[in-house]
Amino acid sequence: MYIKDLSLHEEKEITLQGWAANKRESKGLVFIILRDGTGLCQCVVDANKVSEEIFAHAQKVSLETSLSITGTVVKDDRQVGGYELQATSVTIIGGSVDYPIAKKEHGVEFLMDHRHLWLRSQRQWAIMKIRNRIIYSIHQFFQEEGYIQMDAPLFTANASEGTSTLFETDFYGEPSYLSQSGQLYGEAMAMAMGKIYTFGPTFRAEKSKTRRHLSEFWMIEPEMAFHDIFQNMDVIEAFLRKVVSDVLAECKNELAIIGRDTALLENIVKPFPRLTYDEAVKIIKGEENVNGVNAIESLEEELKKVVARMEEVKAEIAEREEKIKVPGMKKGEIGFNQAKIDKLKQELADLEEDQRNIPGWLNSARNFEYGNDFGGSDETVITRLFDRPIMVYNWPHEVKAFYLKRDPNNSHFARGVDVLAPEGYGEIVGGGERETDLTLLVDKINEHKLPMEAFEWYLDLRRFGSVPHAGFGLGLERLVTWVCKLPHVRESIPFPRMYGRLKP
RNA sequence: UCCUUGAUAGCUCAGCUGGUUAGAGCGAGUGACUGUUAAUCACUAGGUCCCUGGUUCGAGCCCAGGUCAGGGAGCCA
Repeated sequence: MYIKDLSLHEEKEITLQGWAANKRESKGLVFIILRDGTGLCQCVVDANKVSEEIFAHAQKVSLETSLSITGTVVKDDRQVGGYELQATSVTIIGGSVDYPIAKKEHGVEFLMDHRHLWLRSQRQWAIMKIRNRIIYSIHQFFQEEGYIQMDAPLFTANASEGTSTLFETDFYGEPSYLSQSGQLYGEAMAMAMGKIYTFGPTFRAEKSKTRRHLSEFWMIEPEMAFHDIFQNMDVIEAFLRKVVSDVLAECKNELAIIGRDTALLENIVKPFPRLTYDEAVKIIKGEENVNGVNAIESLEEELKKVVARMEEVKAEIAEREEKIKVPGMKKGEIGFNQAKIDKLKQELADLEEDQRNIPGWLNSARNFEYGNDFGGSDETVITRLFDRPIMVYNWPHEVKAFYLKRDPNNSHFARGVDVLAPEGYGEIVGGGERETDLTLLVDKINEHKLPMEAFEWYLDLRRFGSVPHAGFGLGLERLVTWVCKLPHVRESIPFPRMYGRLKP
């Protein structure tokens, strides 16, 4: 019997099994908030209605004690799930002494050190449910569209794109690398099956310490034969629309728990703006406006807002600190103010962080050099102006991967496309149409100083029945992070692996 | 690798210009209270002030080096 099904058993006696998420006590009454992975339910143990022994068990329950509770399901609109259980019996399964995660705010380091327990908390539960829904919808979309799921190897012989640093490992005495992308293998599989997608872990050994990087993350990489870049963009758009719409429809409760304002997510039904690199650069540099808003000016305003808010927060902290000092205030009220002050100080620290960062971003946007790839801050600058994902395509070929097709209309450009999520989240998808011209491809491999013999099999794909084809890679965690509007990718995966974080 | 901020009780933090015995809230323990929603109230316990060295009559505070962590750049999904 699961908490999510309580509504089907009103006024009946049932048994729930789970963990105590919270407990409150008063004389003769114990309230246990039971958590079973499907929801929360308040269980009331009344001394007048159960034996002394059972009541004693209930009193002994501490945070995260596992237990089974039998009782009658009663409708009660005041409660979390709308129902509560009038207990007739309580059995402790496993005790829990000094559970480390208290019912209050904790710092990131502490929470990350206790990730194995942190996952039990409601917010993390909701995020993982949304992650699960996203994964489900991804498979559903591709399966319904006739894609075959195939997997690329994780051990690879070389740094395939030659760009980022990879994790080196030992493969029976030979050096090998953990895969940074299944892309090239995806192309081979698409030539066999038509349309395929891979879904697996990917590894990058960059020592990145930012809110958007992980060392190990999950990537979805579709590859389609007989698709050009524009059809590719159509697929990306339909795909993201389906996934986000499904989350909106199926995860209302979870989105509410994490406090996600879904207004901007609803815009997913509108067409995604498609900008060329040239257009995007003009917007970043402030030479062109978006709906009358200038990127540079809007960021300057943001900085002013940050400073103004800092003053407000400082004033409120000072005011509350004065209030606490005045004698005669009730203990509860002091505690309330203290908690508020703690929260405000955290906000102030975040604002100070913004105050330090924004000028650098402004500088980088103003002095953006045409021909360069976008940096993290440039993505932030441009996506702030849009209310839905945007697609930027036709990039200077020098800054993109060697396998991207040169634009037939202008050989300066490669037919790559990046999808940038709104609300400052930046790149969630990178893809494009693949080069089919054997000569150009060989030139590119030489230009990037990649070992030709490692790519012979890849070149075979052009030698034997080459066709136009395209695909993309979607970073699952970045998608989850944006959909949930998380402050950092590390909360989007059960056990994040990142620079300096290997345990738990 | 570089820039930047930080490390004080189990947790979140305060600690003035270097000055006596380092504080608060939460949590924990004990007690009171019959419907609580981070319950409330009273009491109790709880400290290697990150490490090493230096300056000083005196260092949580100043200086040097290190360790770890947060944020950012580069790189990327």
